Amino acid sequence: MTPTLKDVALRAGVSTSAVSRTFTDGASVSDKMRKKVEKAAAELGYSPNFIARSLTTRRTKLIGLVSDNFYNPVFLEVFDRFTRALQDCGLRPLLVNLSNETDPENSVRMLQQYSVDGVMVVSSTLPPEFSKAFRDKNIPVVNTFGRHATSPDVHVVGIDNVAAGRMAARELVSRGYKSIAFLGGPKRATSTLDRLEGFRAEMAQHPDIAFTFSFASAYSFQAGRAEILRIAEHGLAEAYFGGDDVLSVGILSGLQDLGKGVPNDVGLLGFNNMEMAGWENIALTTIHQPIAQIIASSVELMVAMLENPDRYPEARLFPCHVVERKTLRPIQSR
Amino acid sequence: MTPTLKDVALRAGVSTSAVSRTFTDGASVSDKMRKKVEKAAAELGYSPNFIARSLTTRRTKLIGLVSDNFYNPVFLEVFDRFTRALQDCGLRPLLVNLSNETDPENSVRMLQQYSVDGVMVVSSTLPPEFSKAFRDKNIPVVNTFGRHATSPDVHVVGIDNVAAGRMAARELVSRGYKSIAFLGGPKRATSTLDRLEGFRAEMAQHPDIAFTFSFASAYSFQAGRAEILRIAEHGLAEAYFGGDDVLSVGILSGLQDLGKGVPNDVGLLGFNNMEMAGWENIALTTIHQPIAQIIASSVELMVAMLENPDRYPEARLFPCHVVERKTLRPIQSR
DNA sequence: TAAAATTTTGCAAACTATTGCATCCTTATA
DNA sequence: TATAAGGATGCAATAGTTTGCAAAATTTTA
Repeated sequence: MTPTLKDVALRAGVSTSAVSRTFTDGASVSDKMRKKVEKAAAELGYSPNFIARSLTTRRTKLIGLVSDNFYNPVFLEVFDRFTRALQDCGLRPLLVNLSNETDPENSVRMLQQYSVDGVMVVSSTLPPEFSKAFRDKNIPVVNTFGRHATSPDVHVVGIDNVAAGRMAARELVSRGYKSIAFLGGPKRATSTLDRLEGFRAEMAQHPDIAFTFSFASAYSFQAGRAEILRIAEHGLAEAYFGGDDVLSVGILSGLQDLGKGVPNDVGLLGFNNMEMAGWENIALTTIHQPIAQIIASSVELMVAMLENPDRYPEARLFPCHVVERKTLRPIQSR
Repeated sequence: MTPTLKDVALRAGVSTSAVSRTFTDGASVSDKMRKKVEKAAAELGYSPNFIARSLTTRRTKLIGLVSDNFYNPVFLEVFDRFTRALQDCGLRPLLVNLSNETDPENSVRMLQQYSVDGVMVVSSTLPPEFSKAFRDKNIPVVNTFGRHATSPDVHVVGIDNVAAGRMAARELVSRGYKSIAFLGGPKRATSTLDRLEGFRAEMAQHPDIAFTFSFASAYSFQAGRAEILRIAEHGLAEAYFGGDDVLSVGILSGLQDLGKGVPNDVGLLGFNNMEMAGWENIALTTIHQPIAQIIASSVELMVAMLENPDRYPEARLFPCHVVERKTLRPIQSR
């Protein structure tokens, strides 16, 4: 049905090699030949079949985009940016939803069957074995939003969660709150654990300030809300660092139900700076994670790995910053 | 690097056809042969290369998932459900972001180059030419959330927007509001136009009730907020039907700034029933669009088209229903 | 047990492209 | 103008699989 190389060659009265060469850049073809071939191709509406091409070039330009998080609003931005950035490099995202998959084997096999050139593991909750499973099959992999380790086995790009935790604590301290709590995401998420570590380290510098912590059952509105309501039974802290923004909006909602004013009765600091955090009826003060930079860097790294698959693994970490809105009281000068 | 058919054949001491056949179901292979081949394959860690296979079978099992909407929270659910449903049928979504693409040609060519088996156009705002461009190249296409026409050229699954508009008007009327407004999405979106048509038709039945309408510049929080603030300068209606939920949350926020109580001063009805509409601090009364059913049906239809590409086009429309929360006052019995 | 029917197997030709090598054609150099 | 150098072209092999056809092996039937 759709025309092939051969059809074009026939119509132009040239060899198939000639046609192939006019469609692969850097190949040696005379102007006259190119004109002739392009004319025939245009008349037939031909364009080269990437799949067949990949058989000999061993490049499909397919990139597996695997994630287990399809319900956090920041992922809208994540998917948008990833797809565009990949498209701009002539790469195509093959989407893989890991939501109810615990074993890397299946995904690895599947992506191998499609001969993807590389895979981006986009998750802050997936265990590192996932990324390693790809690397072990010699598939280039970058773990975006992954956990930074002192000696990474696998390319990681994201933020330093320990530093982010420290930043959060410092921020709350600077506002003069005298009892401060960490209300993290699920305990199994390494991102939460790392942030807690940093948070705790910073709080250790301030023995005069009461410090407590707990975990919500998920990074979700309902989990945040439920947890703050539970905590309230035993007494609230003066300020909370919420595991992420949707969790924090849940906390906000719980606080509202409890009749607590924010930021005067209780302060709240979120994490991520998702779009809705900036909505006027939410106005969450939060720590911005530089998603645009992280994703741009992730695909740059992927492109570099396609050039040189044996690249020495690195961790690319981007700094966060707090964006001031209305859920934290002003900085107190002592 | 990765083992091929030939490697397995060699190790098992059989022909490549035999190996191929043990991996394609329905093919004729003796038990003994199958055992032998499976053993060799397992030892080498072989699994068939889909790309090479597709060359002869003319089936890639790749489905283009094209959308231009990466910033509406309902699309989280949409992507999650689509990827899972496709995966369950052994199909793979190739994601295409159309956000800054106006010409179908590029997308068609690109997806043709990857020999996708079909494409799902997932959008309520894309012009119908997009879907038709695929059909014209004989690529099976279903337009999810597309516009229903009396004689569709292309398979459409979604809702009847005219009926939804009528339902919205009826709902607001039933609450006894005496001046009612339609505050739609961007005027170029056919979904908005269709809903307006239904809304207006229903309002025509109630000449005693004041009816006005206007359009926000986008389906977004800021657009909704800006529009309601603009309208307020000339006086507010008693109740609004917002183009979609995020628009409606914007309206809600604007109303709040204006010091208007909802639902007592002003009523608000949303559309979509996105997850956050149910959050306690939003509690938006809204019209639920049966996304789960729409998507399940879309991929069922796609699977059917893969069997029979010449299937006569149909429109599959699902009914909506209103979900009661806190932005509309109770039904008034006259 | 022999012939017929059926199932299993392998050969070789696809599928759509790329590419190393050899040949042919140009152009530049002396 | 003859020769060298370089660029353009085509042939044929190759990538990893499937599949129609014929041959071989097995099972059924009489």
